[in-house]
Amino acid sequence: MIEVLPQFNSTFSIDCILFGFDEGELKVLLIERNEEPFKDWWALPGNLVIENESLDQSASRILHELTGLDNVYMEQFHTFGDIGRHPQGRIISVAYYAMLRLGGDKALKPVSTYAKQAYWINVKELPKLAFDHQKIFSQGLEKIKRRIKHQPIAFELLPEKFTLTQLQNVYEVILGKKLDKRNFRKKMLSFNVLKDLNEKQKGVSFRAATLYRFDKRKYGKLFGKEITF
Amino acid sequence: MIEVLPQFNSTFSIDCILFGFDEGELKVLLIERNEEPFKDWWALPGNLVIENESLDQSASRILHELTGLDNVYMEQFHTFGDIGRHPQGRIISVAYYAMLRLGGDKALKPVSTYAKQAYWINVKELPKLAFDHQKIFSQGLEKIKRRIKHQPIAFELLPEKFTLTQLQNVYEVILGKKLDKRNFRKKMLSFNVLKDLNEKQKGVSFRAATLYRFDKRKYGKLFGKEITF
DNA sequence: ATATAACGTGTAAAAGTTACACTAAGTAAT
DNA sequence: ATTACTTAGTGTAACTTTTACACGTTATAT
Repeated sequence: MIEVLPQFNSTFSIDCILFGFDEGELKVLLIERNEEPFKDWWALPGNLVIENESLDQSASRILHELTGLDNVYMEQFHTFGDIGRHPQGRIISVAYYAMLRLGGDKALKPVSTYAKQAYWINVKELPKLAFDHQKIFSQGLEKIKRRIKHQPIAFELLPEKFTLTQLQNVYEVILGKKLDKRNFRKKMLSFNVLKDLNEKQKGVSFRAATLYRFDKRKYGKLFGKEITF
Repeated sequence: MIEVLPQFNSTFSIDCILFGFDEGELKVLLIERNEEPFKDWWALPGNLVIENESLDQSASRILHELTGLDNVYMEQFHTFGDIGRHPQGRIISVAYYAMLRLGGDKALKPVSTYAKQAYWINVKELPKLAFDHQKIFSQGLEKIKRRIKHQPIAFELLPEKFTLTQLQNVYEVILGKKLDKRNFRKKMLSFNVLKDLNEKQKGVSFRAATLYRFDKRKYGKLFGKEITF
């Protein structure tokens, strides 16, 4: 709410935590900076907001520039505006996280027109990050830990067709604890949001598991309920 | 994360939803605008962020200017940055909610140096609001509905000493449903975060209830647990 | 003394959560 | 073809939590 128009202008930016799930590990896309400040440091991808785009559009653009993907699940989670957070001036940053499907047929490789390098890094092996990105990352991770219990965001990390074991792995790696297989399946199936595809995994060693698909139509029931594992 | 410094500057503002609980009702502090745009409309209190203050400081300042209070429970909950949200230009607004103790001895009256008028308004009788404040308010209310189940924010709306019935009223009015008295007490006491003061209400008609105080030391146990009513 | 209105308490049924271990099925190697 | 291996897939009983439900007690006001 504004009484008088601008006395003070600030620059604002978007920072994104792009989560991916690959080979049983939770990964995050980091870039290696090519410019001062923090040249050669790892950082979360981000950019300035352009005049005629909304915050959400800006976040989607950043993601698209890095990965070529559209229509990815993204959520704004916090805005960081401490005075000293950027050495070159007052920059306020709106932070988003996104959940990407790395798995499936083609492994997703970031396109680094954007920075020197961009890599998928295991969240357990996180390097030091530029600016206050460490704090941003921690808060984002806490958010998805919490949100995965209420909303079906785990599916966003998996290919369209997935097995119950894969789904359980996503929960385990995000929540940071082992879950009981029988209890997990019982509970997950009880929500009636998984469609059994009557189809088996292909090309795996050993016994193939049944494939499921997340059924968006039935999702309403689940929304907002606490899921306990 | 910034590659090149500012191509585009915007104005940042803070909007605050100040919640209060009074006479069994959930109230919100609204101001009547004194200037264009939206002159004479109701709006959430807010202001521009000043150059050398953080977002949190700015929110506290707005609250202080309106109410004279400090050290109030405030949380940032979302940032609104759609292109057309302000008729006079690109203004991005970081939204906070706060929980105030209206009750107790002295009723809290807003000081309106700030705008034409400022009033505590029952959230059930909300007028039309300026800008996108309707949307901001709805999202804020949803947030506290959710957060009251996880965190002891209900206490923030009550005087330091309160009765279980008052506490139940806060839950009921925020969640929008009646709760069972026995179950509520059983559950609330089971958390061991309420200290029985061995003291009774004074100056009430009819039987006086026992007063309790929220025990911050024991609060850790409660944090993050789902509370179901 | 009496009427009033809110206070404060317990239990049993139902639902949900937890802990726990083996057989089935498909692959790979010999 | 047999065997060894690895993951898939399944049920039950104990325990915990949640829900539904009603009445005697106590302080105040008249």
